[in-house]
Amino acid sequence: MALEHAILVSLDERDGSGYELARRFERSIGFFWAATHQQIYRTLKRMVGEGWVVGVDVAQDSRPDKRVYSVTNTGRVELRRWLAQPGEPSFLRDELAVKIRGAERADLPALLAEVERHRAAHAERLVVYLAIEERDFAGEVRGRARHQHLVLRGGIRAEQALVEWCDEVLTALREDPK
Amino acid sequence: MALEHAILVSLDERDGSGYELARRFERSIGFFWAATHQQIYRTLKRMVGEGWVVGVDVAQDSRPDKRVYSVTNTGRVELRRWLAQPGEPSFLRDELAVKIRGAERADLPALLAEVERHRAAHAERLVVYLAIEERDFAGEVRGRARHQHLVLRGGIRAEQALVEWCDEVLTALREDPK
DNA sequence: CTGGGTTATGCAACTAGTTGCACACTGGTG
DNA sequence: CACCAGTGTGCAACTAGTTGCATAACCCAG
Repeated sequence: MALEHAILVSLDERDGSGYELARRFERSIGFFWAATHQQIYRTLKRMVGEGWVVGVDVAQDSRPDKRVYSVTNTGRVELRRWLAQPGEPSFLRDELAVKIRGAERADLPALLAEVERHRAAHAERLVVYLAIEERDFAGEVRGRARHQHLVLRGGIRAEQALVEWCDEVLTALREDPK
Repeated sequence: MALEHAILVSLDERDGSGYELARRFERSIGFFWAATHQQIYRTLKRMVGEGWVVGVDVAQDSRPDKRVYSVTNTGRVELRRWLAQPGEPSFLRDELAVKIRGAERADLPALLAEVERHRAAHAERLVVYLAIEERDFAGEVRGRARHQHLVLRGGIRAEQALVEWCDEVLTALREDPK
């Protein structure tokens, strides 16, 4: 399971509550490893049980109390173990690909509209990623920022590939309506 | 759920048993939508219950009996419904990205080896896909073959992007050992 | 002072996917 | 003839992820 390790990486960078982690996942790590707050709360509890993190209740005024988690030494050992351990190369699992394979049975205009929707979504994400790159990684960066930048580069390349693929599909489906 | 619909697309192209479907998933659709035989058998049962497919027991000599499934009219209606229905754009969920984000805590040579492993795996898949493209889609193709080709094109673009990303990561991590 | 938005945590029930194993039959190899 | 590989179906138990809901405190706007 990698969600636990994604949380370890994030908490190792900075302590945080479940809620804060959920927001970080929405904004940065979640671009490459999505998780809902439900998953995060549940996983944090398990991680406390495993001794990888500890949670401290923090009272806040003008806000509900929160529980801030930090990584223990055991957790850092586990993180290092996992980082050194080989994992499966990812592969894309794309519903749109299945739909294109079924294009014979589809209503062509509707399918074209669907491909266009996906193209727009990927193009939008690409714009977001490029904006983040310009804002946070404009100069030469080193260390942690560099690693974050490399991950973002992966997202940029993936979204670019998807946009180009959608364009290829649109061109092909339009010129060959059969 | 799209596994059901991936099965509908595959069975609509050609009737087959659970075992045959599992092999097709290993070889073509599974490049873009992986499924184990367990998942397929279980899903086929559910699909029979929903009336989307029917199974006929076929005795074979020199082989165990099998149950060959085919799509019903209800199944084709459902397939058409699903094809017209908007779905979520895919995004990559890559363990390697999480590991790179945690590079600070990692043993650098081990992480480099891991990135190289992933690069090799993606390059290998790319070779496989390009070989399939040359073998099956060399000339101009139309209709169903064209749709299959377009899906394969997606796989080629994705693997290319991943190989290039791994190279970028390797270069960056090597020149900046901090 | 009511209603909507944000922060904050959580349960329950569900769907999806993985892993390990079992059974059965056949053909080929040593 | 014993064993392995391939074909074929399946159960049971597990892990992972989703969805809907509940609760509770605060802030601000109308």
